[in-house]
Amino acid sequence: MELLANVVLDKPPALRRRMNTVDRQKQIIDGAIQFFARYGMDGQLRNLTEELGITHTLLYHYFPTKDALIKKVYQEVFERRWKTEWEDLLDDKTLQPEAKLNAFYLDYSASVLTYDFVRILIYSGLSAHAISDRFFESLRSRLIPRLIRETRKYCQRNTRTKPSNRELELLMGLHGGIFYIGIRRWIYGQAIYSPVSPNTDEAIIRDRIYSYLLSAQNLFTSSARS
Amino acid sequence: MELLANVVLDKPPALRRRMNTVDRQKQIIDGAIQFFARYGMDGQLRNLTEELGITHTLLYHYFPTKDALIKKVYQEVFERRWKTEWEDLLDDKTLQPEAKLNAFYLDYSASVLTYDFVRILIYSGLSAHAISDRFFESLRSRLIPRLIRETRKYCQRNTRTKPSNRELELLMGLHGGIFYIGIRRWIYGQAIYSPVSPNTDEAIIRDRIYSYLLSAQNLFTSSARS
DNA sequence: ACCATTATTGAACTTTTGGTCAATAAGACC
DNA sequence: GGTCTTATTGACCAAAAGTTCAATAATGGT
Repeated sequence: MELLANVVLDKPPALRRRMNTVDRQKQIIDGAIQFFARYGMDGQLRNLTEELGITHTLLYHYFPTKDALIKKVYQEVFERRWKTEWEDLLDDKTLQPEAKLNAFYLDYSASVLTYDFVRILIYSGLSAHAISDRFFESLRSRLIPRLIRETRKYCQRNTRTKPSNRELELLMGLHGGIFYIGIRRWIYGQAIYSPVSPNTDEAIIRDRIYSYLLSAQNLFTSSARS
Repeated sequence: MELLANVVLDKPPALRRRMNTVDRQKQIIDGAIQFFARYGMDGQLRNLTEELGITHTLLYHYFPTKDALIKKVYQEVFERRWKTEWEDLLDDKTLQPEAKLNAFYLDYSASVLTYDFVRILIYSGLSAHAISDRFFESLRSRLIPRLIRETRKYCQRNTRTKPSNRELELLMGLHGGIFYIGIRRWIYGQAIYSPVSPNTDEAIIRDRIYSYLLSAQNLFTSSARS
């Protein structure tokens, strides 16, 4: 009877018993990421462990407290997800600005516009800024300046002066518009109007970047308006 | 001693006792909106009522259950916040498309880019789409078509054919970029790079709309690229 | 085959938290 | 001032949820 139920239910048969420490820990962390991404950090340990096919007490064998587990989840999601290649890519001297921005945002989107990243970032923002702050700090200090620089190169402007608020805001318009794709998809649960295939955001992002550069050129070159 | 504590603490002296029904109810709802916006719907009633200076049991005199209170909060925040003037404004024949979009998004932002709206919308999206769906449905059926129509007028294109996904996505880029201002401010707790004064988003939004229309014109007119 | 290690569990504890209810007292009306 | 209504409260309840711990049983090494 129980065997039958196991077959009928969705989850894999759960060949539990005595997994080795590092595998079990990894399984717990992966499960916790998915779980907390879905239910928020208020999700109950008993539900998480049920999904994993273990007792909730086993969790305390691997993590001293719920907060420790949550901290680990944050670490895994935020710190491990940052790619240093992004900076290298934006510094690549063989690429034109538009191609560079395209390449960057395509890769960035693939990493960041995921279920667990978007939701955990938002959950953490809602509860305490301190956690996600380091991610944003990297964004602000390592990526934004390079994106502005490339934008200026595209517009054939001086790349050494300090970015104006107006330039920054135009960039944030692009950046936010792209991140909003993730919000629509993973928070609102809405469909994205993909012009090409249902699963690629590539064309959308290319259009946005083109649009961004066009505006930058128009707003920030000699004959700029008001 | 208790009197002294009352004076020293932050909250107002709380001249509680026997408020009339409708005032108390309003006070509770207003407090609940702020409270749930801050802590999410998992916030504890005892904390809410403490902020209000009443016992948590009194809440049950006004609302049969926590869910009933939450439902009321949603109603208040989502349904009451929708302005039918938005549609009228976008249909106004005396205004030019760019002026219309500016006027609309300026007013829309003032209503929507607020602490409680942004946070409660996001909280509700994270937990269950059904709640915020009605708001988005209004957006999709009443506002988006009008915004597309005005965009096309600006580009001097036929306004009667069905919007393409590409057009919709370009608009969502603008829309999302604007909403992202609220996310940065009320969820991430970040500053906005306002070009003019610290407190107005007006200039930012105007730039974005200008940028959007420029791109639309460039992408969707006779000599459009690829 | 046995043993030692330790992954895993069941039972129990404590705090939190939504919810109930009878008792109290503020204010309105006479 | 007395009385009636009902807003307000304190005590209590039950379920939920984080945490502890002693007991159990897989597994790897000998």
